[in-house]
Amino acid sequence: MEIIKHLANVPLFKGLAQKQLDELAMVLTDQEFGRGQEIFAEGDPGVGFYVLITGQIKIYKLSLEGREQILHVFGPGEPFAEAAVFSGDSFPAYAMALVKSRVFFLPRDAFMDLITKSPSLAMNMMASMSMRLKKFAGMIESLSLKEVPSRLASHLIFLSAQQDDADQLQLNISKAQLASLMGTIPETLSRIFAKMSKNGYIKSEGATIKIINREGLEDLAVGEVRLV
Amino acid sequence: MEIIKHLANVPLFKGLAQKQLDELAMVLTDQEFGRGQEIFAEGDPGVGFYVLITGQIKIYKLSLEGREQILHVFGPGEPFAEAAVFSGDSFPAYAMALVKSRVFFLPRDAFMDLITKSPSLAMNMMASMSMRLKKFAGMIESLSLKEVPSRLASHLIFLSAQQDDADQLQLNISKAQLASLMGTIPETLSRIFAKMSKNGYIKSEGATIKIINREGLEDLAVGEVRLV
DNA sequence: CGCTGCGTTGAGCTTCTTCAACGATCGTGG
DNA sequence: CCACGATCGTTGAAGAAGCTCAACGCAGCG
Repeated sequence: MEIIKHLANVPLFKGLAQKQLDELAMVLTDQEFGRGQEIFAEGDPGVGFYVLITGQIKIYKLSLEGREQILHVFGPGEPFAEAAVFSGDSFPAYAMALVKSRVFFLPRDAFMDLITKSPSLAMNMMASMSMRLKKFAGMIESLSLKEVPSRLASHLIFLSAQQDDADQLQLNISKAQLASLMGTIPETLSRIFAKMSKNGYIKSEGATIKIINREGLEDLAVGEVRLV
Repeated sequence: MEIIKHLANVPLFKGLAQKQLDELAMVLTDQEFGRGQEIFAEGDPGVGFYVLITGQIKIYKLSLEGREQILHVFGPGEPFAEAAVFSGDSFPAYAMALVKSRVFFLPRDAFMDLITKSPSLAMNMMASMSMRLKKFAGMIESLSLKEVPSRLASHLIFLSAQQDDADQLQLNISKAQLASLMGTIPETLSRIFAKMSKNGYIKSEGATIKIINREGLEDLAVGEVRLV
């Protein structure tokens, strides 16, 4: 069955028995969202969580004035909004598909049931939440203690480590979205890209960034150097 | 045994059998830290986690220039640095005792062992981590989308909800620490307290804050109003 | 009694945002 | 196939928020 195959590719479910995957497949809802479509809103009751199968989604907060702060951008295989399952609360943020996306929705009760029976699932879940916590801690640190150029430099280095071609990387989201992820606005981000290029740190061609001076970028990232 | 009694008071361990508490008591290390003493540093190997028994500790990040961002302030009964246990990583932040504190250190392996055997412990842990995630998401939102007066107003309202006397609250940490928790510096915090007092929102007498205009404070918190 | 840590206040400056305008790109419909 | 609009990215000028540096009062404690 096709659904099982997708479930088996989700790291969170690694180590589950076939029977348990079957159980999941029985209770999940297969959903599709178009680009820009909202998956849930902040305050919606968290009666379950999601696994992204294909596409790309963002989790974000909104201010009164409509400014957005992205918390996560998720790709295929990643679960999202799991925390709401355990806290029993409503979703603490918004979720929207950045491109056409397919997601599985797993209702809370069935999942809670399964997790008490499967220690490996519980361990996977805790490992996943630990990673999130660590990532959030890093974001808080960045937002509070570092300036935008430093945050951007860190992110570029992070991206380059993720991707194969060491010194040439692809932004996987639009620059406007990247600005929101960095905790700033497109104008500011654009100016910083311009400065980084002018100073020979990078070469920016649309969504492709070439790293010219990696050491310099690393110095920027830790805050040892300031962008002039 | 005195240690068991303390363990039983920790919400995380609620639902554990006596035998399991005994096991924990066998493997934990009872430690004491004086005011200002470091419990662990960022990058230290996370070979276990802690439960705070008495006292008060902070978890924080440091910038190169020495500025500090507090992530948590914990009181008795709260576990900390659990995430390191599951991610298997080193600690992603610093921990320091704000006052003389007693903590239990629980080594990783023993705890991992116990958690696979006890679904209720796993559920408690996941609930706890969910709360942390939600709190962090709120902090990120605040830091990125709100100004300091708004953050402070939120915090004051939060504190007043925690404490008994509705319109008079006690700051449980120093103002310098509060500044670090709000993601700012003491000077800025001080000016904002002064403005809030001048505008009749609060009356500030050392660590005691009287809320004069709660509605106004709530408007500040959501960002509907700006502090002049 | 002096010292140290904490909080406050002032002045100047940096960073970032806001507001505005404009160019480029892309998809769509005529 | 072209024209159009919408979205996205860029750039400029001005303003606001918060930080740095410096000085000082005050309280607590040795």
